[in-house]
Amino acid sequence: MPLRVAAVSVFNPQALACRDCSVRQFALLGAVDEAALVHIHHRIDSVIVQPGETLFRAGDTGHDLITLRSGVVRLERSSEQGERRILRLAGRTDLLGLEAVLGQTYASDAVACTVVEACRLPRAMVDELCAGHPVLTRDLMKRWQRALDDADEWLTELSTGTARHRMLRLWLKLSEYSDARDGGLVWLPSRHDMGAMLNMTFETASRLISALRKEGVVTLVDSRHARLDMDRLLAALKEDT
Amino acid sequence: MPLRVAAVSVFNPQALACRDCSVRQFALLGAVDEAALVHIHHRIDSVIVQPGETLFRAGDTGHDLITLRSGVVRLERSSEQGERRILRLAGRTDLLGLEAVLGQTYASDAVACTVVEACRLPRAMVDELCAGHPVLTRDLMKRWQRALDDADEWLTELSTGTARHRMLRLWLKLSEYSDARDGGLVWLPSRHDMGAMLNMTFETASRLISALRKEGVVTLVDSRHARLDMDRLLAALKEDT
DNA sequence: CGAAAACTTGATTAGCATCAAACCAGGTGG
DNA sequence: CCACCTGGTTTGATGCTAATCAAGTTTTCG
Repeated sequence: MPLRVAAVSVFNPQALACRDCSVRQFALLGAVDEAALVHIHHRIDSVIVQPGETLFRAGDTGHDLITLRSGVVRLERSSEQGERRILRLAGRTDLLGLEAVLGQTYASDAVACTVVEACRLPRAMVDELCAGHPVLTRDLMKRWQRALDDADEWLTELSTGTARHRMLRLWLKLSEYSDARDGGLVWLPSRHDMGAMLNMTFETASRLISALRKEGVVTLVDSRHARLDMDRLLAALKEDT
Repeated sequence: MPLRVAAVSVFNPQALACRDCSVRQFALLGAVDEAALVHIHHRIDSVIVQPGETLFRAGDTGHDLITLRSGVVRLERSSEQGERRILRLAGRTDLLGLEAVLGQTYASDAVACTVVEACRLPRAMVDELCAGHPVLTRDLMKRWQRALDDADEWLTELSTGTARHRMLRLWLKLSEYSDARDGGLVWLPSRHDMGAMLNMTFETASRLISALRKEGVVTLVDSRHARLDMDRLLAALKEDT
């Protein structure tokens, strides 16, 4: 269950929280002026989600869109037989559950990989705002296109080539989602998750990680964080053709 | 180079062609009323594209969107090293090059697999129409979402499992693109193309096709057409778990 | 008709899955 | 506090799948 943060005090209402939001200029509501924010802030729900918890589930009616303020989320699908496949990751400033705008059900599960700070934007609100703000409609389209580009990139970059090559490119991707706040550390997925992202068994993932540690490309900091040596990573990617 | 069809005569102008278009109610302009059609038909360019010819190329400025009236198109990307990967297929009523609406360059190559009948809709025209027809904006969003769903499906269905399983699921996909006009025949891709779709070598693709022929799942009709035995295909898919 | 391209098939090998066993970390309860 | 259990991880041994290398055959097209 997603947790709601403690109610904000009258001295620090959500309106201020929205206005001063660290990701607003990059997020959906960046297109909306401050005046309009006053009318909508109370409909926005700020949430914190723990690793492993679900933001939404495939097939559920999409009641709201989600803006990520921090953390990493994975979008995944599992087949009837229990086969799980991670489609792609999402991070800071990304908008999830676009299909909700169309009144459709969510197309995949969205699960927190790290602690995630997010905002739930009711579908109806986004709809109303779109009517008054054509920029917002356009922004939504751009986000759809970005999601599509992302999907295509995961297909070409993380689903082709040898296991080692895919693993190296995964680390390149993971580095994009690293949060400056934890000193350049990168989220270290479980071997199982790596397998689900790269279409390999967790044993193979484990072996490859061991190799990369020996080569000094990655250093495990704790069970869910690693440090990357970008120079060595890029060198390894290069000589792998 | 895409070919333009001979100019329509005064007795059979594009306006009629648009109004009576076999795919209009499923296509983008289905959302537009006949009155509006009169004003825009002359800006629409009907084209016929031969197999192997390109509708647009990745990186080109997107000047128009493409509605497919018949035939099969593949969307593909090739890396600098010449590695080619087919992302997905498109068929009748599909709209290609959505990114043009956003003034972006095309994200992939679009190449005709069969003879293709298509209409080029200028980006500017679609833009103008969107302003007057909110339905159209919404339809565009739905199409973006459909493309995304498709991308995700290709990732989960055609990029995971054994080579044989992927091949079987490809035939299921191909059957969706079969045109009733050629008697239930299905487009038979080259072994190279199959490899680029399923992430395998053309030799492996060839071997698998040979096996499926022996099993009576597919029958080659000519070099580019095959007949499918759906019952056997579904049976094969089932026992493959 | 001849050359080039596409396709088929065989032999061998590399890469990864599978099966199996140990290892380690974190959490629970005695 | 320690013994224990559980789930994630590492590592090894073995086998299978599909890549690679290599002919040979068929089709296409000028």
